[in-house]
Amino acid sequence: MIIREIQNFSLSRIADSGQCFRMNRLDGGTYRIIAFEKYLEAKELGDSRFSFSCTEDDFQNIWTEYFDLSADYRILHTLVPPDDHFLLAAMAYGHGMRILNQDPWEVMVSFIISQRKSIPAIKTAVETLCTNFGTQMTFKDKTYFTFPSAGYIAGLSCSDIGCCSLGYRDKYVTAAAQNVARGDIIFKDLMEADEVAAKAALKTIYGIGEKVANCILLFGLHKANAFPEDTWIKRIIDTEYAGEFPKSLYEGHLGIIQQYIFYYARSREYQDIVAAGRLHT
DNA sequence: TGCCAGGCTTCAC
DNA sequence: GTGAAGCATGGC
Repeated sequence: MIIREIQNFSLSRIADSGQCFRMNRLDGGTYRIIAFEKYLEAKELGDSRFSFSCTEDDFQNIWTEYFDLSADYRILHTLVPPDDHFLLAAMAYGHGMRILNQDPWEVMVSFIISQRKSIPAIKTAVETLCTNFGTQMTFKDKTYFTFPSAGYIAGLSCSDIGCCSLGYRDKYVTAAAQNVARGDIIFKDLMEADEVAAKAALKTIYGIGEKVANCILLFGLHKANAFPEDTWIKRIIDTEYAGEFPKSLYEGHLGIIQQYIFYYARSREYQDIVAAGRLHT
């Protein structure tokens, strides 16, 4: 167990932000994160202090990068025009949001599964996949399952993974696994490639289109400028920005901007504003 | 019970 | 190249 003081960091907002599906709130306000075959419990203690159930080495080598703790998000506030009331409200509402640096294979499968599913349904499907095909591990007295490897999934058929509520996406998951297991897709190479080339490579996989490719770039491949446009983002661009979002203002930071918008757009707070007919613009 | 969900592929045209 | 149809299943 270690204690850290961290500014601009919110476990609850990250957990509820729809970018990761194996971070869950436990009783007592502790969050359980399973990633990179590790199990972590994290808790906000107040005054920007947090506890983490890991060693100093794991915090330095795994979780600092995972939570993107080296990045300074404050610069974003200097980029937003004072009359963009929607984005200013979204950034205030999402204070403490981070873009996680997750395992790209897990991100790939999770967001293939995500298409036309609700976030709770995605979580259920991902967890079922892990329980059935991951490796059972223990952390102290806790049992958990790792995310199954591409090599393992590649050896399964669509009917094998039919127990995971994937629906028509089962064939997409097996196709992706075979691509990665064969070495057609090498994540390390994609991290070093530019965003355009990496996205093009991802989109060659059956079942990965523009939106899922952008999610993989942003959450799995450290491409901070990727801008996934799902139904929520498109709706906001239509209603708050007259169909055109000023991306050029946020060059290099579009990923976190997108995440603030997504998180706020789905919130009760904003839904109430919409219901009352009081858009920000 | 019915509707909707962090979209994609396929097929007309 | 563009637009519409079809898709499996869980959660609310």
